[in-house]
Amino acid sequence: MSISPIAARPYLRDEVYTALKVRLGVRAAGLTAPLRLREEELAAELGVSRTPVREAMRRLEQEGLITFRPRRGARLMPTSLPEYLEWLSIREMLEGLAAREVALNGANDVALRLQAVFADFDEAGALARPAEYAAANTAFHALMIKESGNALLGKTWDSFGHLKMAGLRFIERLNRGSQSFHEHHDIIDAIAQRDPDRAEMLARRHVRLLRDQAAASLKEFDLPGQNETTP
Amino acid sequence: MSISPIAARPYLRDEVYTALKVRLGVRAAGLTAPLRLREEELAAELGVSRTPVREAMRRLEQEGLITFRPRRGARLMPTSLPEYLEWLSIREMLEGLAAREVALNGANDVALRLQAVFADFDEAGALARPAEYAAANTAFHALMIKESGNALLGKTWDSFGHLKMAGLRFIERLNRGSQSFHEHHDIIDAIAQRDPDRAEMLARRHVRLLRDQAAASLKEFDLPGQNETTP
DNA sequence: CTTCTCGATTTTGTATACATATACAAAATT
DNA sequence: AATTTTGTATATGTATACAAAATCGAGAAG
Repeated sequence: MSISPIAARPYLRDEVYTALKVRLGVRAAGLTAPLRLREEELAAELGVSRTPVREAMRRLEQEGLITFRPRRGARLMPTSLPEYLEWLSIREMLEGLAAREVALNGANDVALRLQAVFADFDEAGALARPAEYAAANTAFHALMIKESGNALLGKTWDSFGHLKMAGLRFIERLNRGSQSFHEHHDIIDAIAQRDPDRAEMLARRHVRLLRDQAAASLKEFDLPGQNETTP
Repeated sequence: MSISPIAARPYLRDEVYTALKVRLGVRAAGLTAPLRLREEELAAELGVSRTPVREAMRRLEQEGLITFRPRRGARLMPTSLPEYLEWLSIREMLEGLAAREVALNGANDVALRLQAVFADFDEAGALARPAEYAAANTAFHALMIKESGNALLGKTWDSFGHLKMAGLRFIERLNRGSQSFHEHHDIIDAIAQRDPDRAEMLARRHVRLLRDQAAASLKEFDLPGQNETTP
């Protein structure tokens, strides 16, 4: 396995954490079998000692990206669609909460700022430039979470980073850009009108529709199985 | 020939994690100012080296119990009521999801098992033995989360351990045992009837009422302020 | 009396060393 | 020949060592 070394900067453990998260997160999405991770190997490739690698790995373990078996080291598990669906269930609730809070307590210009995220797109554009639209999509949801004013919600959200990444793979297949476009618009509308119930309902439906389609594709394609649980 | 095995040695980092979580969790609830934590001091008190202490601290950081400032070590922050309210907002959503899922997919006997948790209590008992009732309460919610079938939900739930602990302090004041008693009963009822919408609604309301009362007490008592964010 | 500066001390961040458990394979036993 | 045993290699878990940054206090300056 080859991952390029990182540039030595302020705190190695944080650099290592970020580096591993990105590299391993990407790799997990394309994985079919668990991949063993050797501390020394990772340390050598990143050009650091085992200590910061281990500390970074603890965090990744906590986030669920890797699994530890005592004395046998860490394994990078393939991200399963079932697990991704679990995440979407949770995400439905969290985004519902965020939308509600933004509608209730958001700054005056919050609807405008949300709209600005999609300024470069019309309905056709959302379909024509799926990669860019996906990025805007991510930005939209991140902004919602941030503007909710619930700092703990933001932290919780961030800790699911690897699952968000895993999602990209599945979402690409679904290509529901057009529907998504209207749904976002409706959510922003409800927020502009300061209607928390409606904002929550729409935000939840938005995620639920995505989940339903992802779940449907579970039957169509036969995708990687269950994850191991940390013992 | 059979000689009994010597005590199987667990992993220090896990022992340290548990020990610190309990000790610090308790202390955080009574704290008014940040408490500096020295690695060597903790290591010495627990009789281990700094390494497992550091690894345990990474996990506690991830869970939000302690905050790190680069080169300045860890600090245990007082758990603020505002942060606890944020948690209750999130918890409302997570419990709502759990109740929905249990009503939808729970095992046949799940309502009975939930009821069994409160078997020792009637309405008067809930008021008369608040400590025991609080324990049953915790068990009830944990069982719901577990029975939801969403493993990721369980993990997420567990990672908020310190906030749950912090809650005890506030909840003691509220003493809403009697209302709580009926609310639990209604939730179980909705689950027994396999009514996911109603189960979710009731579970959410249950938490929201608690939150409302906690929020009200924020104005009454003047409680510790905001938490620092991890930089 | 307060504030600022500078150096000694403390403490963290990282690297390395050592102990012990697991993995793998060859040899021995049945 | 199949299975068990045992030896060796390898990787993890923990402890220790060392370097660099932050803290603390004494003394000088205002």
